[in-house]
Amino acid sequence: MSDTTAPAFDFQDREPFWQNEWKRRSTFAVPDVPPADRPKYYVLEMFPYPSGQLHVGHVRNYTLGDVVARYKRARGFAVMHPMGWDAFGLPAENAARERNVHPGKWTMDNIATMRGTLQRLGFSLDWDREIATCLPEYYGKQQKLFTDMLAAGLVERRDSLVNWDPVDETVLANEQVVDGRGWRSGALIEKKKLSQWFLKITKFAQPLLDDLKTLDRWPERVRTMQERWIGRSEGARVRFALHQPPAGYDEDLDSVEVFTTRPDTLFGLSFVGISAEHPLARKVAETNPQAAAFIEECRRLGTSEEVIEAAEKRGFDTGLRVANPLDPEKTAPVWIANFVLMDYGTGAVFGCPCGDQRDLDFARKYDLPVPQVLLPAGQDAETFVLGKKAVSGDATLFNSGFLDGLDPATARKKVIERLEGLGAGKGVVNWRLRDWGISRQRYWGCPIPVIHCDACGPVPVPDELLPVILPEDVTFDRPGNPLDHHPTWKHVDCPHCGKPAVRETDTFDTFVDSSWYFARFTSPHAETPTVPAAANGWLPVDQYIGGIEHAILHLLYARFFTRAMHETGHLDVDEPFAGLFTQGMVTHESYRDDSGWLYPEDVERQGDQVVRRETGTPVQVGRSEKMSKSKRNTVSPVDIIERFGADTARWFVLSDSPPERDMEWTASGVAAAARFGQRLHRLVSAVAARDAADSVHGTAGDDLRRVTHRAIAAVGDALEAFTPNVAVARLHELTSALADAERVEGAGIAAARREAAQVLCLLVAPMMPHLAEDMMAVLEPGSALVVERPWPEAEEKWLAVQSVTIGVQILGKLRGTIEVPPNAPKEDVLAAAKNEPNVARLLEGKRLVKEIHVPNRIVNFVVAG
RNA sequence: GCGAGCUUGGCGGAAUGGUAGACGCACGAGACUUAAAAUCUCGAGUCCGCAAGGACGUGCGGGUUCGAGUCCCGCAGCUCGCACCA
Repeated sequence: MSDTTAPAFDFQDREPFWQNEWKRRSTFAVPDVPPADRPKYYVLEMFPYPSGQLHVGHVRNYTLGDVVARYKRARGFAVMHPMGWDAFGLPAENAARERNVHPGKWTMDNIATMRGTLQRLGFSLDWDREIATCLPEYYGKQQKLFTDMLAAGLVERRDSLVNWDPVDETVLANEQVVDGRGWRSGALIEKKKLSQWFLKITKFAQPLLDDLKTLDRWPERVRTMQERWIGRSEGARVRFALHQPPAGYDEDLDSVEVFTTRPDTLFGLSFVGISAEHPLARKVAETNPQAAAFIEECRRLGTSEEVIEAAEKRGFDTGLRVANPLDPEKTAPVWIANFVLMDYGTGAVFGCPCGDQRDLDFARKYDLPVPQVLLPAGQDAETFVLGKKAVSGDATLFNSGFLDGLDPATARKKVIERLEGLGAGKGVVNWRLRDWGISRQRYWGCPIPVIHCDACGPVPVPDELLPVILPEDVTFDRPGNPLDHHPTWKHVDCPHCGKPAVRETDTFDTFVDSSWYFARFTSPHAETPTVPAAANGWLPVDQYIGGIEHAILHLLYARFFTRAMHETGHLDVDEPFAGLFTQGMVTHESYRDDSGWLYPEDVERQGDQVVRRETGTPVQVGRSEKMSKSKRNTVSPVDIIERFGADTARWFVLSDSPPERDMEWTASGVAAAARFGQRLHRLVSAVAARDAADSVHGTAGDDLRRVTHRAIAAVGDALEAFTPNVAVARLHELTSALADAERVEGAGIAAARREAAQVLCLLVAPMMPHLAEDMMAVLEPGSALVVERPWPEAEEKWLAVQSVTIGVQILGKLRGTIEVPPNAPKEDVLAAAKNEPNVARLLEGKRLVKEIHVPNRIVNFVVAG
């Protein structure tokens, strides 16, 4: 760019300048305990994994948070707005294996790079609170939380079948298995028996469910997803004794326990279905090769997507029979069924075809009896025949002995009473939620602070020996856990008896790290995990912002952890996040030609066509979709900042789309944002140069003052409503009004222009903070920084309008508009409306039935004839 | 299958039950310029009309209302989540 077209705002120079000013003044620092003189506001964005580069999704996320933080700050809140790094995890180990770089170095280098980008974006963060979960100052405190939870009975060690990811060579939580595959590796998951640590999240199942109702500033769908994930269902456990059990079927194997939500239909028993992994199924397989083959087949197909897709119900008759506990004369067969899950309920179901579609399909397929026990409302017991559809909706019990004539809800209670009396079952609440297995056979994570002693068993590492530091000298030359291979690290003396013992070499699931960081931010340097006065003062987070992908796992774990920390005395709140906002993705068009996918910077628009920059050859444009490396439809924030500046990037991501929706990244949108910033700076600079600072108000400025004060109100409303796109639109309007006012002359216009310019500085500041400071410095040299000024107040006087334009409708159709003074008397407005030429013309010869007048809004004439 | 959400110009989107399409992008015309860029001004839902004006118009079909993008009922399409949950 030549000198003659030099930009009004030189972001290369000025943005770092203002960032330095804020830093020099510690503008964004807040004390550990919130100050008493102001209300507190805690804004938090989900902290990033240090993958190497910030991506535009981060820019959107953190810009949204920064707008909230800066706005609330200007509104007089003490704003906590911290940033940190979710720094443990697999990619660092993969980098170590692939590139021979230590995970710690790789991670810290990435953090340095990404921190630089965040700082270059000018976010109002308290950098003194920065934490990285991979540093002992953080994970050591996490170890303390763990040993406290262990002491409080919130942790358990269990042998359990775990989801084993054969590629990553680690255990995964149920939540991390997606369609039978590892969420990260995509490998088919195997079942393996290991001794594992579990956090007893199920202990809090009821409060975690109940308190969802209190989270009224969370998106409905997130609450629904959590509710379903927790999965409370009321029913009964019923024990079916084997009818004439064969020899060897004793102790636990002489009966089958099922879970059912429909004990009322027990007289409709057709079969008992057990999982292929059920102990009884294994027992049968010992002597029955066909059963063994069927089980093997189920296991092979068990979790793959195709099976769920096809959903074919298949079974194998074991030849065993069970007696109905309510009527021991009646027996039913036991089938191994591929649709019965071992890890839900008891791994066994009782089949009642009459009341359950799946059971009906199964019974029909294998020609099992279909006892009819549910009579749909309006049907006659004599004539009712069950077709292909199981009974649903209103019904009463029949053919069910003592339950005949009852509705299902009443019958359930009666059956449970009877079963409990017989000792054959009891009413229970069953949860879908499992305890949280947190052991991972990984190096780059927080060591689990336990020592295993042959004599004493697992011994928690005592406080004075914490933190257990991750050794640095490890090798990645073979699969499995490097901690396990380390020559010396794991060999220690038992803290109890002093005999040689070994350390636990498993590390925590990284979701543990992110389950309490919001609390640590309130006292990031404390010797204890939290300082209760700080944590209780700042928590809950008032506004949490992040992607929807964490709707279940992270948010549920964090809610659990907060309760567990409450129980162990580290804080006394239960819900960590009072307000949750899930922002949409950033998308981009994709481009390809014969050579493959092309990066956005390799193509350019020529008229209606998109062509390859180097060759001018046409390029196919794909729909806008989530940015991905494979489609090369990515944009680098660093690149954007270098070319257009931080404020342009910030303004653009806020401009068009409402934040909860996906937004499309476009080059023209970025250019427009850059243009607006320059235009605004030019306008304000022109005001500073032309209009004297001591100008006085006068009537020539009234119109502009009205626009200015309405903008103050509208931008405030938009930011309160979390719709920065609307705030942006209002700011465009005020800017255009100021531009129009350049042509106005007369007493007072200068003062009005100065006021508008000043207000523009204050109102754009949450979005474009550097530009705002720079404009203010030009407009009012030597005065307070924008960031130290309060949000402007709209004056009522200027919100009132001089005249209002009222639409005049006839039968609800707009026929004209009239200008009247605000709050004009009804008679005057109606008279003016009737005088409007077009309205008068259309009213002629019509009979007026009704006149509707909504003050300052609309007039509607209802006519006939 | 269950659940949540979405559907408004060429595009992103705005709109406490009250003048649909604010604001921006793209587009067109003009000004400035030797020219281009930048900047500025103006225009624009569709159709009919020179115009005044009119008809139609927020996925589709109904309803409530003086008045519906907005509320209610039904349907379709798309997106996301869960999914053999007993």
